[in-house]
Amino acid sequence: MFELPKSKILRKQEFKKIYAQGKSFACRGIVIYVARIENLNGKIAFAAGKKLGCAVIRNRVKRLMREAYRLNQNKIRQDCAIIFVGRMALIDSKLDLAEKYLLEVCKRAKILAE
RNA sequence: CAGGAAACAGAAGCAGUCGCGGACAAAUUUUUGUUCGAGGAAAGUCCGAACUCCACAGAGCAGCGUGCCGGCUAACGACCGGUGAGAGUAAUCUUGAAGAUAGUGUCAUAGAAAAGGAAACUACCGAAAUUUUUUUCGGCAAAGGUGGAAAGGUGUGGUAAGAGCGCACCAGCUGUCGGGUAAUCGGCAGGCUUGACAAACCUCACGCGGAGCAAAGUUGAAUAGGAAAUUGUUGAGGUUGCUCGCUGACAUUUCGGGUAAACUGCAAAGACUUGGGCGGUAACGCUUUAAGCAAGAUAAAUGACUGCAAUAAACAGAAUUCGGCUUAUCGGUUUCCUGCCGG
Repeated sequence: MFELPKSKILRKQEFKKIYAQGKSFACRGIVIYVARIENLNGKIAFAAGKKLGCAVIRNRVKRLMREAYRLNQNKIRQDCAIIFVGRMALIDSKLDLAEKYLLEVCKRAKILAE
């Protein structure tokens, strides 16, 4: 139950809708945009802006967030679409810290499963 | 032992658990298995090409690039060899190195004078005047002073004092002879001499059409766009900046849809890589003799954790593909040079 196939990742056109309609929540490591839109619920995406640094760093941040989501997805509700955006604090952190940030920000957004 | 330079190869592996992308196969409609899965710079986008479209690409002017000579290459501003210049005791290293006698221009401040051969502040020499002091006229450019640079340099003769004024050597220029494919080098002769800047304009030689894979093509829902023919306006837009030339907007008629997306381009294949043989000082070429090439996404795959001999590290992530250059950086190996100590 730890799989994360590609079909769950958002497409290019769908990003704008989430950014426009979603609500944002933040903590030290991660910002999330949450929206409830038909056909897109349950889908997720990971992003890292150019502020963070070069391509290697942005790749690493996205991989960290994806791994953290993959291991904890059963704790998160599947009836909404989420975009995870990495922040500076995530650059030097290991996996356990990334998981901590992810659960913290999800708790603030109240999308943790009961 | 310390420091410096150059070259070479590498940039992590194995096991377990979870996970991702492509291909193939099975099963069958969603799984299972096998296999492959970032770099030396993938980066910067600084050059050169392939490929695609625009007249398969045209003319003139403008503009841009290159700039010792020869070679090499698909091509190049890259690379190799040589020459000159510069640095160094040397090994060796560096080098944007055409033309200043085609012309125009610039050379601040200082200095008497900063560009055709001119000029004279102090000084030196001669003459005249004058009571010593000094003044005027003439000669000179050796010495001083200014400057990044003062109109060849050093020595000697010469002279009232001086001066290429004469001579010797050196540097440069012109001519000529010889070596070299050439840049250029060496010898001889001549008259004595011509500042620097072309990374100022410019001159000369050679080269350059433009846009780029978000190119371009195919299939294809709606709103609609496209193709062909004819006549006319003298004419939209495009083709590099301009002028030509080319193309043909719009109107009418006829045919009849082609935007979002998807697929192709796009990855097992070619200017390929390594080794052998042959040619060449080398860059490189020939040979087919041997071996090897298998990433291909589109919010974008190659990751996480644990363990194993070290703490696995630095710079850093493919996006149409090649040849170079530049920049970033980890730990090694080899060779050469320098310094110190010992023999």
